[in-house]
Amino acid sequence: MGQIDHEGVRAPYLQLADILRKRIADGEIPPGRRMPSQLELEQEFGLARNTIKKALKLLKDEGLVVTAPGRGMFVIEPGDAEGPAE
Amino acid sequence: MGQIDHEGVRAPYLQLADILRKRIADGEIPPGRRMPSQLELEQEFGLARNTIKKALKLLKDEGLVVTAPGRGMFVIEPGDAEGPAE
DNA sequence: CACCATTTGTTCGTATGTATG
DNA sequence: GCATACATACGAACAAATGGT
Repeated sequence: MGQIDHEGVRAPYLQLADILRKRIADGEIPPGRRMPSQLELEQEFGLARNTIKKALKLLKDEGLVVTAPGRGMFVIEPGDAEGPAE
Repeated sequence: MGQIDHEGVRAPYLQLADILRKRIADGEIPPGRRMPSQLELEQEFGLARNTIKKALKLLKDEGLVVTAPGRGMFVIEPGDAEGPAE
């Protein structure tokens, strides 16, 4: 759905970050679970890859998710120390 | 370091172009070598991407460097027609 | 091992809107 | 109005890692 308001004062990449944060908080994307790929998010929200990545970088910087190149992006598990080797 | 004087008469993008021209002339960035990315320049000089690109466009127009989208910007090699190839 | 599809990462190019002097 | 500067958005190409066949 087009939950992104391109005309709003809040930048689309911030709106997307809000939406994803909420999905994680609501448990729609459980800990340890893979997030939708950037391509899927691009299609779902009608945003450019670059904009998607900008939003995802926020979540990553916040420590909400971790990225695994070639595999995807995963919601961190509470109680899971980071740097578990692999 | 903040070698850019925002208060000076000379526009920041012109100052940056000067600095980069000098680095190339001094051999700090040898021919065929990749230049710092726009992001790195942005961080180093504290300027916006647009301003960086404005300075880089000058160098490109002067034929000092060539750009390879997705790869970077390269100092031209004297005696090399065009294209850093690889 | 080679090949390929998927996915994230990085980088450059272009354009628009806003703000300032 | 113009030049400058910044933030944002979209487009495109290349790179590297992963996993399946």
